[in-house]
Amino acid sequence: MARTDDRFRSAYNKLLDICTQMEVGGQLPAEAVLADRMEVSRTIIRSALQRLDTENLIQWEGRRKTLIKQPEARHRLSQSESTPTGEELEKRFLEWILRFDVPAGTALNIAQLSRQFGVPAHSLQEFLSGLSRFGLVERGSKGGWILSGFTAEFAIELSDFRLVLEMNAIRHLLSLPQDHEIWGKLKEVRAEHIALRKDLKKRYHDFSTLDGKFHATVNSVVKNRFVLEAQKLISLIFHYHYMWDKRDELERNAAAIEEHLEWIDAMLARDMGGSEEAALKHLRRSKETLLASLKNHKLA
Amino acid sequence: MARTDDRFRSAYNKLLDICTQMEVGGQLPAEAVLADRMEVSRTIIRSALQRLDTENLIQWEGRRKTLIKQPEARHRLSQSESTPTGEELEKRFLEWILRFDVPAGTALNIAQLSRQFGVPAHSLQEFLSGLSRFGLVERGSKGGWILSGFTAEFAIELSDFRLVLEMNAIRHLLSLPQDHEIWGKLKEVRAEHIALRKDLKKRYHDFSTLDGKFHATVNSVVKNRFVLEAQKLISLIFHYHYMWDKRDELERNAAAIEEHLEWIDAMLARDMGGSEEAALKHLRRSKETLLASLKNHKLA
DNA sequence: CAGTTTGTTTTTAATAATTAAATTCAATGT
DNA sequence: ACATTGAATTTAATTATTAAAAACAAACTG
Repeated sequence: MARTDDRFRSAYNKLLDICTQMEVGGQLPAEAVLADRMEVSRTIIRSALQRLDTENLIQWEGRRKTLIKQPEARHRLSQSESTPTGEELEKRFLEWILRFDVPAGTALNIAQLSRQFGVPAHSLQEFLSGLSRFGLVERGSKGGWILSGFTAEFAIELSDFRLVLEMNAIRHLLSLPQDHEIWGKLKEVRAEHIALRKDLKKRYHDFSTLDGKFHATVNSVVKNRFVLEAQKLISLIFHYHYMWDKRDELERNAAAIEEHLEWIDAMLARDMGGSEEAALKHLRRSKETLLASLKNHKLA
Repeated sequence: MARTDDRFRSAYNKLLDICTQMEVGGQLPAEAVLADRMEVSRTIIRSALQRLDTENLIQWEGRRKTLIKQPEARHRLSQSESTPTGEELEKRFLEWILRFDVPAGTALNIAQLSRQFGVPAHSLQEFLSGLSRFGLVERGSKGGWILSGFTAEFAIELSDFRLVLEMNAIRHLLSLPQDHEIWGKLKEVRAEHIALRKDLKKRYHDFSTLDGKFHATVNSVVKNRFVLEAQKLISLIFHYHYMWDKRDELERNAAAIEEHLEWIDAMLARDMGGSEEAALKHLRRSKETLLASLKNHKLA
């Protein structure tokens, strides 16, 4: 019970490594030095030393920590595999919602989900609490969580929000000087589009990634934590939809490549009006596609 | 230990109320009916009935629940005061940061803060997790929370983000038809500005609220959960800064009123260029004021 | 006997207890 | 005098426990 001793185990094993690189009879460094080196507290070092002592690997008297014999493989402590990171959880959660088309209003069962995703219930709660800022989930009146999206409304508002952010990015981008790195990046992305277009019939699956890269490039000129955070959610959702909506994939991607190229060329020509127009055209179509895919999913 | 029985206590007291309105010898309604009426589960009703039975207030045999005698004041259970709501917590937390000028990089002590704010440590964690989406706090590498704003950088990015959102709101607003309610609202806010200007020397403190109202009105035309959520944070922070930065308050507010009026008039005249220009002017000055107030605070 | 109402069991979720780890401070040895 | 250790205190992650909800089955009533 109580918290895991993962930290202790990892430190103990590292300490074994240090012992292996020493001669029998040598002295281990001071507690504080060890603690500093492996980035844990002295408390943890002391417990590890104690254990080394009871295992008769070292003799510990005051500040003398003498190595008695080399540790063997059997002395190593097994480590529990690490829990998925926050980003990993985010991905899996969105995947679950989008792929299995969980309807809006579904009550989320913390215990069950935490088992399903293999994370402690606690961190799942924290995660949901974060998502509630984006209105994807809500707290129920008497405890519990309710999935309030992914509805058509959510998709519309997300797309509109994306439109606002990207239009802003364009205005920023076009005001940048000739020698800014963005122009080189844009030309690079343009080349990738053309390469993909040539070979589209074989590689049309690759467009999803390229689409993400293009939008990320455009938005990279806006250095703003709020925009960035929003962008992360947006690109995740659009990315997954590209991945799973298989209807007319080739045609859709071919059209999107043309739209991207038109947009890129307008930007490279420093044509503000043209860029905005091309962007608007692409983003509107993107929104329609997202909505259509939602409706299609619902009917299936 | 384990969860509180607040729910039970409140239900039991309500049940006493129901008993008081009955005659001795009368029958209480069915469990499910009671549960439904006071919006709790039947489980809780049954425990309450059991307690009424052992207190000899009712006689409970199967579906007969006969009132034996009227409950007295001493039968009521004391209730623990309710914990502050999420919004309350948000306000108090921001107030704490801004008012006491907590420096960026401060390690937040969950236990201490939860005592200070009088909320369970658990809900504080959830709250912080939500804020981390906005980059105001961050998880430390080995557990714990770190306050990563409120820095000048944060203020700049927040202001820039605000600029993007409000410019978008203006474009929306100006495309609305003549008979939309927004025009009436704008005229109303305009009148309030003029009234305040006339009496500014006495009432200049009231500007903070009016400023919030004006910006909320402009943004109300954008129906988008992401924008709304961001707006909530933005207005909170700007609101508190107006409240606490007392330097040149009268002059600042007088200038801001003029800027607002210029902006409002341009919008009422359906003048897109003028509106954008006026908005830009006001928002830029607002940003400078926020930054200056931060620097001033730092030196103090 | 059909539909309530109650009794019981199972599941879920909130909180307190528990323990690992970090931090702090005093004491000790070199 | 300084570095190092020993012990005590504080903090935070997780589990165990309990309240509440939900689901199910039996029993009663008209």
